Amino acid sequence: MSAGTGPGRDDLCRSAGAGHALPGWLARGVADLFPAGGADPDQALAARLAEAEAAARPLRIKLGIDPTGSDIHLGHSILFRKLRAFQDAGHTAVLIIGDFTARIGDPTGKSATRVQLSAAAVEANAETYLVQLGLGQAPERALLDFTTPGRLEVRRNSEWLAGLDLPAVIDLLGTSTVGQMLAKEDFANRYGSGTPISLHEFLYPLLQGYDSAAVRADVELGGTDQKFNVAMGRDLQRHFGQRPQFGMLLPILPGLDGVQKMSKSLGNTVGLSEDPLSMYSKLEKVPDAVVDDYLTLLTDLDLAALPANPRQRQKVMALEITRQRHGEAAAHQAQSDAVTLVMGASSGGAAEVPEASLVGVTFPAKAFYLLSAVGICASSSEARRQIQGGGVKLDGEKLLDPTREFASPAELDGKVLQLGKKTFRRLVVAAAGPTPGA
RNA sequence: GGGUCGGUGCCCGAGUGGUUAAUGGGGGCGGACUGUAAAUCCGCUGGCUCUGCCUACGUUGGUUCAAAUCCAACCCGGCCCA
Repeated sequence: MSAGTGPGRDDLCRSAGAGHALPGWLARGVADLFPAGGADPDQALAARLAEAEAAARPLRIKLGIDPTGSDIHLGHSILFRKLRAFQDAGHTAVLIIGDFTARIGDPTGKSATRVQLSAAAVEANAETYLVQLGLGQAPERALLDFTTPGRLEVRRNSEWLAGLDLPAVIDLLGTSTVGQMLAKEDFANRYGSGTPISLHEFLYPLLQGYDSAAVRADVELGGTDQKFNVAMGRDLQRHFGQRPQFGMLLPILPGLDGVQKMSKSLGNTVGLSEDPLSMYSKLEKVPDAVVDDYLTLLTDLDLAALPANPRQRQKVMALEITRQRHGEAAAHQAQSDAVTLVMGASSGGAAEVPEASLVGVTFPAKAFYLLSAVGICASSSEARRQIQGGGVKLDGEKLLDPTREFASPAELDGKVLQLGKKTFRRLVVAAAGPTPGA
């Protein structure tokens, strides 16, 4: 992760004292910042930064995440990158794990009420999130700074939400009106189209806002779809007699299709924990129109200094993002492997092809069964279709007979099975784990 | 709570007793093409080591030789009324 290497990151709020301009590390990729007033530290973030510097008090930067899934993808990471930038400038990141609110479900951007999760599922997700963010990992690959004292607070909002009593909840509900709630874009759409809205969903923005008051946030980060909720935080902080936070909204990253937002349910994501090859090869074919968005939001590169040729830009972008997660060597390896593999010379030096163990496969194995047993296809029926459709290759040779039988693992050991242009598995006889007998 | 309309495969949406994994569109996957992609054209799109067998049209029962299609109860949702 290179979020901390940009110029000017070491000195706290360098340019803030001079005027109202935000330093470059902070301004990059910001879609919306409010309030955006003049020189008043309550109205202008630059002024608040200057004030913080003068008082030698780090700002508290809140970012809430709902542990509703198990994978973090690049779309999420732009928020974490900004949070990291604040950390590197000396401020305190307050990462709120919405273990309580996750059980309600944020209505934002959903066309339907989200399923409520069990407490155990939420906790398990929270753990995997922290690991993906870098907890217990090598600092140079970590997305957040987990090690420098004072730079990170991880909180769970059940700490203060689980104990709210009914009078407190009624007080919260009293701060907002039905009209305000229905003004929120998502609620308005759903109400207008007759999609059900559960009453408890109205609580979500209020509780998220309450979080801001609970941690005394100076700034809250969020996607542009979070504007309503972040603004609610200001209202509630004021309600509790605190200085209202600033809202800093970052764009929603377009997914690999270049049109819809990056979202796991749309299947257009790149996961932070993906292997270098699939990460690189997915990124390298992102539509031209969004390459600059990726560069701006996911890297620190100077766009003006990059080659103008769109294909070159894609490659630079793909390489840089892969490098952030996997390091220089692995990224370059992925780049050359991508070329080699797509050209069909699959058995070359492609060390990064994911391996698939044949241990669980029963022999003799017919081709269509093999594909599903090894995890390339979701089902054996699908495998059968893919083979018949001409999309499957074994060691670069087209496999056309779905019932072709392989007598023993030895016949397949070391060979590369390929579906389409993107999916590869190197078949291996030995078990993958350190305890093959277990 | 009352009235009314509705719940179909990943999504939308046909079908309204009798070939049928169930028209069509979207999305997805694969093939051709290209600078990767997009656009375009073509194929596929329930599961199963599959020449056959299973499971499917909110749920559960029922009528029938036969139901996604008829009946009943129940569950869930929209709208109108309270």
